[in-house]
Amino acid sequence: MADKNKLVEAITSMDQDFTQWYTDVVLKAELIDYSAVKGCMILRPYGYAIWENIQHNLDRLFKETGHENVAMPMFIPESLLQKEKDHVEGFAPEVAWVTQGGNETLTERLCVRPTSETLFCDHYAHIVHSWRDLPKLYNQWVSVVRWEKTTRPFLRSTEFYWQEGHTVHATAEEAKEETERMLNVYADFYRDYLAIPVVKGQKTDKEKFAGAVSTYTVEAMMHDGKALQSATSHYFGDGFARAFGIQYADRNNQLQYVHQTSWGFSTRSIGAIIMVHGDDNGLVLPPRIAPLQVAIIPIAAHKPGVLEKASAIRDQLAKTFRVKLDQSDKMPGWKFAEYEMKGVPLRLEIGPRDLEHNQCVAVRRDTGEKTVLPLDQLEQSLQTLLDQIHDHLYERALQSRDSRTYQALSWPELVGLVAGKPGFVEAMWCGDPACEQKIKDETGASSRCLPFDQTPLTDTCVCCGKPADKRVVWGKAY
RNA sequence: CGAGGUGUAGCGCAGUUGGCUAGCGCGCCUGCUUUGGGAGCAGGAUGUCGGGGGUUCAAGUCCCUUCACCUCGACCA
Repeated sequence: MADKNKLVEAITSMDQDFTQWYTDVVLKAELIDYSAVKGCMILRPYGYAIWENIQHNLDRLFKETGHENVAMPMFIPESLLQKEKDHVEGFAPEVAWVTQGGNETLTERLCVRPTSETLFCDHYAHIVHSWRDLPKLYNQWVSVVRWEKTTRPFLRSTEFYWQEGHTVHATAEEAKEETERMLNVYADFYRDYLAIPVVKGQKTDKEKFAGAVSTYTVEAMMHDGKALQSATSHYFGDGFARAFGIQYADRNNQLQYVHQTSWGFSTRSIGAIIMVHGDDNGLVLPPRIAPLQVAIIPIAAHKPGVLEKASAIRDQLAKTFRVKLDQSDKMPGWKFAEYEMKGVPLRLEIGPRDLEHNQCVAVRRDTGEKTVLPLDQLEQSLQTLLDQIHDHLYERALQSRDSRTYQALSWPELVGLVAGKPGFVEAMWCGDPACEQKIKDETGASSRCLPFDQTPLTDTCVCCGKPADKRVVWGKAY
């Protein structure tokens, strides 16, 4: 066991086989188990705890921006799903249907929600009558079902957990502001809680949400250079309002259609955490959402005073941190490796030598760095360390992304970059969907977004050579 | 959904041209000794050989079928 880089022999090395590494990590860290239902995953306590921490913090941010939680049914009558043409065309191929209730065949089949725009719209049509009723800023935390052909834990499963916000506004301007506000909430959350840098931008028409006027996205780069669409915020204009008849009387008693948004953030974000921060020893969790922030490992626990001191420290720290004292009879080395695999940000070692000096040893998961900490003011020391870990994870991810973000000024350059170097490639685009499709077909890279920074690189399309004013981030995506 | 691959104990695997009571390592349980990077000794338990059907005197092994997972494509949070 002298090889420090191979402590967890059960995990495949990232560079050897990234997808196998990913599967090993989600299983060995006990985030999920596979279930009896094809494509569905069981979120185990440790994995669900990550989601709970994400939920708590995001939910608070939603409420701070004026949103209320509701719960919609999980079934959508077919007639309701059919009301908005683009929407149904987009989702129909991946919808699960209920055709029977008990022993009775249903007169109208029910779709298991793949997303809930139609239910919210139907409800809004009932409750919105006057300008005084607006805006309505609703959100729900639920699971949805999409009959995916290829599934992977967290990244794409048949059923997945998410939140979906659905809002109605009096004016297009208000709805656009909401769309942008929530995109920023997502981007800030990725930075401040998950330590993941994202590119904010707009989706092309080809990539936008079915039924949306415009879709905004935050795109993150994984360790293997591939892109992950990490959350989206959609502006609907009044398209759904017209399809569902959501109207209100304005101040002049004129009937107006509402303007709408929706925005979603899913358990896919956990896949991003794994693939951005993880290493060959397993998970590396950002401290602010880690189910365990500090794992205390007693050394020579049978020696007088060790367990007592460790317990006292545990009780003291539990007031401030998510902390666990591992009193099992495993060897210390085994515990070190175990909590590393599970991505616990800090490990505290407390042994006989520490007792003598009123200290403990803190070890960072992200760097492996050991620090001897006096037990006085331990909370402050640990808080500082956790913040440093967060900042370091973010900086490391940012540098990793920026160092693999390239610019292509010509077609050969684009083809060469996408083929040779995993990562993002920025290039100019004329706006013709044919060029977008050709790039996808011939390089495998899809348009991730039109980043908000639209500073031109050149003035011609990287594909067709015609005048172009759109700067696009291209990349292979999950 | 197309191409390829893998399913044998909790995990990783072996199992010969079909042949007797299906093995190994790790893990697990008990006891003692250990404890600052995955401990040692002794004893012990654990299998619908992924499921279903077939061929055969005989199937983990051959055939059909089905399910799951992995890889690469096409489609999507």
